[in-house]
Amino acid sequence: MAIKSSAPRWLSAREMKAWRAYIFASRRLMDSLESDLSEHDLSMADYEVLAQLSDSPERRMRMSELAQIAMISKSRLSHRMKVMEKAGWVKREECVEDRRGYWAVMTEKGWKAIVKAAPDHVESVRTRFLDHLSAKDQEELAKIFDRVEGNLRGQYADEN
Amino acid sequence: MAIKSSAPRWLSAREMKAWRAYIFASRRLMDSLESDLSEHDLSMADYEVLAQLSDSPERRMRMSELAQIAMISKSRLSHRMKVMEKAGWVKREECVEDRRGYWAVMTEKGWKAIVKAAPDHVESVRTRFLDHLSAKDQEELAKIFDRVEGNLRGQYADEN
DNA sequence: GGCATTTAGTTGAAAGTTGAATTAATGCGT
DNA sequence: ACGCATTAATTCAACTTTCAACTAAATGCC
Repeated sequence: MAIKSSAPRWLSAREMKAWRAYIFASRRLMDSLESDLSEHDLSMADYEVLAQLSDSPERRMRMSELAQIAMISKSRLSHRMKVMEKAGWVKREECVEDRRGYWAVMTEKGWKAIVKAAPDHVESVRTRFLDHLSAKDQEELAKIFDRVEGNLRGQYADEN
Repeated sequence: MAIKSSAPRWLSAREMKAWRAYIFASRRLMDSLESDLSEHDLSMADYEVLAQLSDSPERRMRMSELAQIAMISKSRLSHRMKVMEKAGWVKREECVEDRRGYWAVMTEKGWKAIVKAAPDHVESVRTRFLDHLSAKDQEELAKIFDRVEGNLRGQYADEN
């Protein structure tokens, strides 16, 4: 895909430090958030799915849109939905307007589950991450990662 | 584990912005790095394993140490080693000093594989991430994430 | 209307990951 | 030197994710 350029531009010490700090902290951070969330029998991905559903109108969303917004593949969402359906947190309803489609609908039980998990998760995000950032840090982080994501969005054609 | 505190401290707008920017950009970033690396038939985790091996003395490391430094479970490393061994990139050698143990040893072929992959991976880290950060951004990021990791290391007992 | 193409979503098999159980060797205390 | 707890590493079974193939409905086009 990319044309191989001649001499690789290796990372400077400064770049290396930034990259390694970011990647190692992030892996550890994600691991601990996952582990915290697992006490509610949720993965981060499942949480994201439920969270997105929970603040959609009617707590329902089309499968494809949900997959896209939760940044998981359609196939993965299908499989997870099957599991979460078994757990009674969501159900699927046929879509009248487009009969190929389905609505992913959050149940009352699912709502209760996320309402229960959310405060702990937020607390976890705090104690693991946010509480260690100053207000200025937070602003800089937001700026930096918004920029990074903007660029990625441009570079990386969304296929799903 | 944690004692449930009374009222959840929800995220302020600033905190929310930082958190969401970070998490969404990170997911996209990791996806694109993985996807770039996959052209060399490597995942980030496998790359990390090989990279760590490649700059150990003799290009060999004990399984447990390798697992720890690459931040994957021993079980997972065992499985990956089996696959990478089949690919001819590594082999395992019995350890004389401690006969419960094994050395993970990088082969010449493995060395060639990572030497080939590294420039592309570095380029990928650049174009996806580092090139969009100013020198100052890089320094701040390093500082922030070093701090975050330090705290995590303290909080989260390493079990593996 | 009729035919090709695209889109929504699911499925099944293969590959990857996890966590607990297992095997075997080491080390420590008395 | 004995027994017991610990450590190194693998294995098994359950679960999750991916990838490609599939079904069925919608759309576009002439």
